[in-house]
Amino acid sequence: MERKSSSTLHDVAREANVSIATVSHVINNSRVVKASTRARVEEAIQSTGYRHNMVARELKMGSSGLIGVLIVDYNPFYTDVLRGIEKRLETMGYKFVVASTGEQWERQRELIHLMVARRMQGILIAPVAGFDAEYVTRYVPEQCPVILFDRHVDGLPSVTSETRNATRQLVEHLAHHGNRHVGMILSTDAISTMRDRQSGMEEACGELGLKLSIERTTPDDRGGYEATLRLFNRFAREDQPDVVFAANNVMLLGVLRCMKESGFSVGKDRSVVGFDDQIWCEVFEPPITVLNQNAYGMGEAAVDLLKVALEGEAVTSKRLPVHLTIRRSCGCPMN
Amino acid sequence: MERKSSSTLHDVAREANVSIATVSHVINNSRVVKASTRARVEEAIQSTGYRHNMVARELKMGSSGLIGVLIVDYNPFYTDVLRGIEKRLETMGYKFVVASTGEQWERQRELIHLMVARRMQGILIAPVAGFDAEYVTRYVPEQCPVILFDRHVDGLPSVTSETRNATRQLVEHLAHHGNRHVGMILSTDAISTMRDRQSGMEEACGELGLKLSIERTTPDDRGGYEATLRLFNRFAREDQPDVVFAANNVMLLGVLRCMKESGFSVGKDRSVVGFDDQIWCEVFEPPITVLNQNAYGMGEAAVDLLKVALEGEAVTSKRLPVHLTIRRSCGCPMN
DNA sequence: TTGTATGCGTTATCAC
DNA sequence: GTGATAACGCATACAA
Repeated sequence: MERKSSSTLHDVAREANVSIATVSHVINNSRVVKASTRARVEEAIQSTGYRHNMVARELKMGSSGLIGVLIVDYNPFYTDVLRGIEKRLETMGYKFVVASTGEQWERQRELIHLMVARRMQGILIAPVAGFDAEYVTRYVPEQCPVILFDRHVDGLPSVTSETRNATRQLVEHLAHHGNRHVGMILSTDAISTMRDRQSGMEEACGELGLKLSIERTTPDDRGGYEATLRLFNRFAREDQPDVVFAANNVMLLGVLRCMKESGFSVGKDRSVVGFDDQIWCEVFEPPITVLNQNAYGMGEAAVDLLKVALEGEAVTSKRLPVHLTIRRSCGCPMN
Repeated sequence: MERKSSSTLHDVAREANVSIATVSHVINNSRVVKASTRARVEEAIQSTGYRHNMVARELKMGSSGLIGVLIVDYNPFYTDVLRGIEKRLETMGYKFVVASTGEQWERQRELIHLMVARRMQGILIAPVAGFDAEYVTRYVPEQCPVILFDRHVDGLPSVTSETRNATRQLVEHLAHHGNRHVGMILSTDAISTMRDRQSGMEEACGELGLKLSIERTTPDDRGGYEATLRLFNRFAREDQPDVVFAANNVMLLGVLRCMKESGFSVGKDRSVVGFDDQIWCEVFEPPITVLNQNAYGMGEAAVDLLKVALEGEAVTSKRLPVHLTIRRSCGCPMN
């Protein structure tokens, strides 16, 4: 049974002795077909090995039913967002296509081109450092709404986390434990999340009278490790931060590693707090106190905004609350 | 500047006073065009807001340059594989499309249909429980090669991990520490990885004279927790397993949680070993000994096999070595 | 209940 | 150098 290129409606029609219109209609159930001819057609579909060609259909119909999603990396946070997107999109009857851009605007730009070239119905983007909102607005046609998530950029609607409140709660809690000096580890401030986390912390520490020292590094565990070291080396032993706050969960691992090697007991000698909850945070000894974003909900919300945009209505950005999960790494005696 | 649906080659051609053929050629650089007309065309492309339509191009050319990838879930293992796939595909000039199936054959089947309907050039699949290789072979046209990864199924080429050797090394190591009884936590044996991990362990324990007790559960951390409990309850205190081996990294977390709540000191009272390395495994106290698959390499290898298949040559399945990473949770005094 | 014919936006084969 | 024009595989308005 040799078939070079997949057979077409024509082949099926010829085989079944009907017109291609009829074949098309039995496939799409788009008009009444006599049972006997339908049977003949279905038989022919089998015997010719016909496979529906969505790309032809797409061209004809002018729409793909596909949503493009651009994430920065396949890290646990974004994959949780993805799950939320997937779930919500499913109920809308859309499929989606993911691609990761790394923290590179050039690559993200290329992928945006690809998405519009493939006539996606909408694009969900986690914008990278250097993201040019004006360019994107100009480039992407209006019928293809763009919704940002995780990070906000002026000029486009987005769904992001509201860090301020939770950070305030956290700092109150830390102050309550008697902490006086927080060391904060951030990556580049070309990303809105990092700026927000920083300003939230500055505000809270300012109001509550805690000293704040900031250290910037690469957003990986090695960066977390080295930044912690620098944070401690900047001060005499008695002036060192008593709590280290890592602005993402992978730098957090580096902080923890550094604590371990430096012989500090987390939760006793020094407090540690992270951003984004992972399963291991709970199992760790001591369990890690974290500022927890609603990643799954962010995915859902992004799709909800997209839906609004697709219906032609005006969309407004959304901020999701961040939850403070207190465990023991912050120095809490028990929980 | 209103444009309803994106403009086409025709619009550009009209605007530039040339034929659509010329426009097509300047876009694709597919034949020599006088500099002045090229300039006029490029100008027109700008002014009409033309965006290349890949779906039309695809229909005409009969190929999409897209590879479909079906993973079970967006867990750390599969996302590592994804990174390998992405990297390798990039050098081949292909883009790819990911979708997750959950452990549901129905869903996987649907997505396979979707992939062929969208005329993917090839499909990379992590087959789920219930995967019907015969069906897939019959359904997917020959021009669209299918390569399995992570799990093998008779009848289709795959790239999987070779567990036997590393397991043997592990058991030797454990026996060396004086362990006599290993408790193994597995999920369903409808998946080849679980069967392989089991048979590898049975073989090694048999040869080295260790007792083996198996407990099956759901592949999440709660499953790991409950299975550990059952594993201990099955025996009188003195006959309980002295080492618990979790067949994946998320069940491992459950095991660890159970150890903690039961008051067992990992690495002293009981040994714990996991499958698949994660960053946290190293930072954990004690650091976790694991059997470490080469996830990234698996992605690369899958693409390599695909490449061979795409070139029309016969492909043979590949098995990647698994590496035993000894840390301290297995009871090693130091490392 | 079924068939004919047109066009979706390209690329490619001719011809000029 | 450039321009007509025929497919690609499908959905559908219009006929019959």
